[in-house]
Amino acid sequence: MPLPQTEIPGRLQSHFAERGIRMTQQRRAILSVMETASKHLDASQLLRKAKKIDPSVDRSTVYRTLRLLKRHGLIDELDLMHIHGEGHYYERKLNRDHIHMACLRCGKIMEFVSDIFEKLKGQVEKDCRFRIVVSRLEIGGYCAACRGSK
Amino acid sequence: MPLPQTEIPGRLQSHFAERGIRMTQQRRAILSVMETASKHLDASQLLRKAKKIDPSVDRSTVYRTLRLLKRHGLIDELDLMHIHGEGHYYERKLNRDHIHMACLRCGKIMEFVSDIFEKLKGQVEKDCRFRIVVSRLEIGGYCAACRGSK
DNA sequence: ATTCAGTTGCAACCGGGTCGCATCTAGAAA
DNA sequence: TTTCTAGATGCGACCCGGTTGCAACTGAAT
Repeated sequence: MPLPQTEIPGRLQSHFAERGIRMTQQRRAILSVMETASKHLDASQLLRKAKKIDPSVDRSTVYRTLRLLKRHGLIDELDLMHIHGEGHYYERKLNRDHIHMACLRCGKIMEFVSDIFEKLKGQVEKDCRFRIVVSRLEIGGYCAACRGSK
Repeated sequence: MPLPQTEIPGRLQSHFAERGIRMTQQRRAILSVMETASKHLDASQLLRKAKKIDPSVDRSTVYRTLRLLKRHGLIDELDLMHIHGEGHYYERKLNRDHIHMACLRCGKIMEFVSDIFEKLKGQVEKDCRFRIVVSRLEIGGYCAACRGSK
């Protein structure tokens, strides 16, 4: 069960610099949280963590920065099958797309990288003549541990 | 570019009967809209159409019925890449899962059935020992028509 | 040091979705 | 056919994720 490798820390900041996007105190705080986060933060968690670095960070700035990151394709937006409410989760876009699996019983989130997924995207691009920018495969079901006791 | 075949009309109602779920005036209206809809309705569109059949249908009943249908695995919930706002879209679960592609330029939604997708799900079930209940693959990008002019 | 386009905090707002409760009704039982 | 009640409904208030208008502020180019 291969896992996606992480990027070099600080990469998001340098992306901003390369693209001439202004770097502010607040953005620095938010980006550093995104970069050091283990996984899958929602907006309110991100706000809480960013406030610890720079207490002036506001809710709206978090949302505005997330929108910016999304527009630049630097993060992915996830639903995680709405296991914990209606909101969204965010993670840095990694080198390789991965599938998210959410256990409907224990709530665990798993990730999976697959060559078949890459092949599938290739098929869509070719057969549908569709230029893929972003893709999201989320699966809900029962993990190995919960399958037995279900 | 194969398309998923539709089910027999009236199927949702019979599902309800089979499972001993109470059939009401309002549910009948909502289900018949779901069944005859061409595609991808959001809650407010569904409400508007259902009100034409039974004007007494309320917003909350629509949401409650959608929740019921979801719980019974009779409909799929989609984001369609949030091209038109933050809400969700619904469609009857068909015989075969299909991929949704949303063009980021013209907003068109396309569907695609693929054996590779089935193979990918098989791989997840086997390699991750994960029992899949529901899966959702959404792709954002540029359709054939918009690719050139982009 | 000056300048100003771009960014921020704030507070109000929006819209999808939920909930509590009094009332109503489908359909099983008699 | 009538009775009965668990379950469904309409209504209005509510919650919460996300957006926006605006005046004040600031990064970085000059």
